[in-house]
Amino acid sequence: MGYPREQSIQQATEVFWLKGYLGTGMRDLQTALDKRPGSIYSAFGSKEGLYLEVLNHYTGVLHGQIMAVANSDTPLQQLREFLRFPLTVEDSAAHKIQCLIVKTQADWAELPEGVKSELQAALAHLREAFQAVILKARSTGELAADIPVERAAMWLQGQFIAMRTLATSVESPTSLSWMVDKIVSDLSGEWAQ
Amino acid sequence: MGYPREQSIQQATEVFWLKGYLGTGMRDLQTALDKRPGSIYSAFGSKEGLYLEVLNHYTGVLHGQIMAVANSDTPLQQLREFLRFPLTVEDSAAHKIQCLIVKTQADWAELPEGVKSELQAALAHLREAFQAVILKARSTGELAADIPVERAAMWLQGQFIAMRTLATSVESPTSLSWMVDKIVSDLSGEWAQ
DNA sequence: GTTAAATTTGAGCGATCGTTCAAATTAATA
DNA sequence: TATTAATTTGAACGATCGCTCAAATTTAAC
Repeated sequence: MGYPREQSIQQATEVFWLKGYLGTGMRDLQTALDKRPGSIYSAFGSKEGLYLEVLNHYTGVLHGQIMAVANSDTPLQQLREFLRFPLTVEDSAAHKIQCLIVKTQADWAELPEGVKSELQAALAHLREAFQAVILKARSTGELAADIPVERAAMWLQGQFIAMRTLATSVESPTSLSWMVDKIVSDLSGEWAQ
Repeated sequence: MGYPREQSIQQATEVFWLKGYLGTGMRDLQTALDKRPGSIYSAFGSKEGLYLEVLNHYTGVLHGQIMAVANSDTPLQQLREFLRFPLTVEDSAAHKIQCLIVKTQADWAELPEGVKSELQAALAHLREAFQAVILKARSTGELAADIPVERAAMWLQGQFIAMRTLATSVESPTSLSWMVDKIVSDLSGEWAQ
């Protein structure tokens, strides 16, 4: 293999995150990576192959961030900061507010089969990290012992998606800070049955 | 003007809902409407023009559904059914679970300017309907008098998005029924500050 | 310094994109 | 029924799509 893949993957992430899977053309990627088509194809095989590496890298970073929350001594406190972070990005990076996985998921019917299955796997992988957060918060006593772990993890993932989606459609994302507090508060709320 | 637009808009809605704005080609639409390109262009002007009519129609229907909830005597009760409905669609219509507006929003950077502004307007319009639900529930006493109306409306829209997004990535959407109960429960929960 | 292998280049392939418009068809008018 | 106006048709346009591959260049080995 030739040139450093890591840098290309980061540059490709920028493009896919901004334009989506369908909206990104090979020529966009050629420009962003400053590589000719043959180079990209020899390194990544196809647009799909490059995207899969981008998705994998992205998911790994996000998973790491959530696991850092889970491994903290005060997971609920750290969860607040984790949830608040995307609200503080500058306007020029507004496209980074929305989760890349959710964004790609929106093009579902038109995605290659390999991308579909990896998206599902990525969502499940991140849900495991959210579950680790719930478990840790339960063990530190920040959450009650009887919280339904799997439901809470899925719910938390839903709140993560909701916040990021709303934040992309609002003039000033910072004005959604109150939602972080509500999420953490509702986590200790009712979980009937 | 020529043939009935209403039917074409409904058929186009199906396609855009399944394939997204970028993923839908004029040839997909020609097939779905059983019309040749010239007919579609004479009736709707462009792909964007047709999509805008689809979006407008879709938003109107959804807005009507939410306002029906707001105008009910037991809005929170009706809200439950409204939120639960997308979880019950058969597999063949799975693409209808996700909100068409949110789905299109995901392609943001690549959308024509006219579509972008109409999407923003549609989200704001639906938020008004959610706000009407909050206000009515407050007036019937189902919600406390001190609930922050605008925040609750935005939050409710976020929960709507979260549920529909999660439901599209889960094997059995019905298994998310508990989330409806949690949403209604959290609506009466803490709204600090 | 020579040779061989690995990598990059970029013109260009066939397919598809949104769109156009002269010609054919249908509907309306007298 | 003849004439005109409104509508629909569908071949085709230029642009762009993901991708290929022979040739040029760079790197590695001796």
